[in-house]
Amino acid sequence: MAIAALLKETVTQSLSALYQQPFTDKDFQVNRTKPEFEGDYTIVLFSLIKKLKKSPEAAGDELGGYLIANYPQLFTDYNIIKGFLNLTVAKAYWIWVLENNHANGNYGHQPARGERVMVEYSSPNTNKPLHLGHLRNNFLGWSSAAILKASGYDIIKTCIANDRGIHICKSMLAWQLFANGATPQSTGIKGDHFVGDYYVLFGAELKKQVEVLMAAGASKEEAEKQAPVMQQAQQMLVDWEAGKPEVIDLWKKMNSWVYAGFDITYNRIGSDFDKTYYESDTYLLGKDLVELGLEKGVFFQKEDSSVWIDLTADGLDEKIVRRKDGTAVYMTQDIGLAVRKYEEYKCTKSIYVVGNEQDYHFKVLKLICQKLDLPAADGIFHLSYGMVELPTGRMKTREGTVVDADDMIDEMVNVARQKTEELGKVKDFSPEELNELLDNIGLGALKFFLLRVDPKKKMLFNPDESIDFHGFTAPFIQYTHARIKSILRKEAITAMDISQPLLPLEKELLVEMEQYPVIIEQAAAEYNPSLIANYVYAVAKTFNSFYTEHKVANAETEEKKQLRLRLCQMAANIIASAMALLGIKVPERM
RNA sequence: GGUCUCAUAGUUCAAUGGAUAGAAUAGGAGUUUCCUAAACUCUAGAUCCAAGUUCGAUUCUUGGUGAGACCA
Repeated sequence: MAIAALLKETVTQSLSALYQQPFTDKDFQVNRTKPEFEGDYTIVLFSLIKKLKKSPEAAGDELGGYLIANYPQLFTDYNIIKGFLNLTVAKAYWIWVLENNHANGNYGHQPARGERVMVEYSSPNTNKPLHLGHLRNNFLGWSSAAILKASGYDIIKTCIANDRGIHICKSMLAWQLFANGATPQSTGIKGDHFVGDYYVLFGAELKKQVEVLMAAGASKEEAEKQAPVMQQAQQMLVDWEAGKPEVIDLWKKMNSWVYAGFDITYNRIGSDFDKTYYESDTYLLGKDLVELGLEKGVFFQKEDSSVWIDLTADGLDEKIVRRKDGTAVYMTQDIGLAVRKYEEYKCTKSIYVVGNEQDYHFKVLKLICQKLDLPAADGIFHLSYGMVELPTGRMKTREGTVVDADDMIDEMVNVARQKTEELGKVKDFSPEELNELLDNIGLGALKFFLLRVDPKKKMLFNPDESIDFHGFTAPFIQYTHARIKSILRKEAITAMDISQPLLPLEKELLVEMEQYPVIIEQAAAEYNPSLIANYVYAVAKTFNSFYTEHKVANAETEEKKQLRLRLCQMAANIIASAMALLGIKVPERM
């Protein structure tokens, strides 16, 4: 157990024993001691003093005295400043952590819990290529799944392909009208981009036709409805639903181009799925649930025979679940899919990685499922993340401000190439080794950039400033790893004298590293990879200070050398492990 | 119009109600006969406004201002 958890436990027990009344770990706070004070961990006493009716000094003195008397192997000293009890953790404990974990590449990982969690992420539309916002989604979903796995859960990663609907018909129609039989093969354009280009062409053609109609006196709304291409697209959707063979064939052909394109991108960024659902298979699900809801009296029917649920008592609105023409709405599909997922995988939790523009949708989805008393209901969790915005605001297809995912990745790798060549440290790499390194650096920088921010918050990307490779970035951490590995290649780890004292930076690094299991738990509980990013950066930064201050290979004594080699090895393992949780590889050299 | 988010150094991000609000970057000053300077050290710089709760508020409550999203 990590010291932070151990502290909560021992302090709770000690308080109960001292004062003969029950305490929980909610009754006090445990923090790292600020560097300007003596000690390692701090108990904040203010919240206890009401319950104990003692001054902070008196309570702290009693608790501190009790802890060092009863847990001498853990605590060796304490001091009280104002309401803060600063505890010094026994050196033997730190050495024990180091000796037992320096070579453990899975330090911090929890044993299996026997509980299964589904993570749905990525979920692209098959009418256009991925953009920067999708990358945030993919990285966040993949990383959350990895963190949950490290925390002991079984993980099922799923993706739903939004492969049908009017938007798909738009690109299909435009291809029929303008392509003259061109294909990704004939043009050499990546399939998802190829199809996306026709989606854009549809928009351009629609705009033309709308302008003509408006010049003839129609309102914008009317014009958009009446425009021939729009009517043709609508008809195509009707034909698709009727299963008209030539429409289905075209749909299959164009979707296969898109999937081929997506596969290349997914492969490059490391997104993978245990199961892909297709909206074309699932869009009719949930219809029987409407009947169930009516039977249970959860839904009600209006005069025009449309079906609704009244959520006004829950502070929300009335929400339609079936149109008057009997067709389903997104909500109904999603309820149906939630049921199917639960039947297939029996996950206790189902996490939907979807942007915060759908907060309302998921609030309603979960609530309806709960009212229908579906077994999947309580496990529904919307991992809501903020948009990636440009300095000019949101990315908009129409204004051509969308940052394309493939372009972005290529650019990052190019910057990595340029910087690596400037530094000239890996001239002996083979072309394959070099390309792998550049991919790891460029993609790593991009992933870290998108993951280091709290997922809930919107974030800003400025295309005019390339993403940094210095400071709070992946290349900084990767570089730290490479430097450590360089030492470890040269020096062997042998027996260590455990009685030696720890110098301040050695201690600081070790205290920092010891926390890793707590950080994984917190990141898993909050579905928040940015906690891992912030943590691994702190470890790398502390290591660099240590590295500058102290020699390892040429340490003052053999004992110091062995201690520091262990610190190096543990740091390398934690950096590699934490970065892996973010989907980022760390090189041996760079 | 209704609902929901957000507001912290010039800029991009941190801070379970706790000690002097942390980083990065940009700015200023330094460090390389010694394990990789994509590094390190020092320096300057911020909680939108106004009330309230509290021993203590960036954090909680209310009102205001500003930005965004969703629902029609």
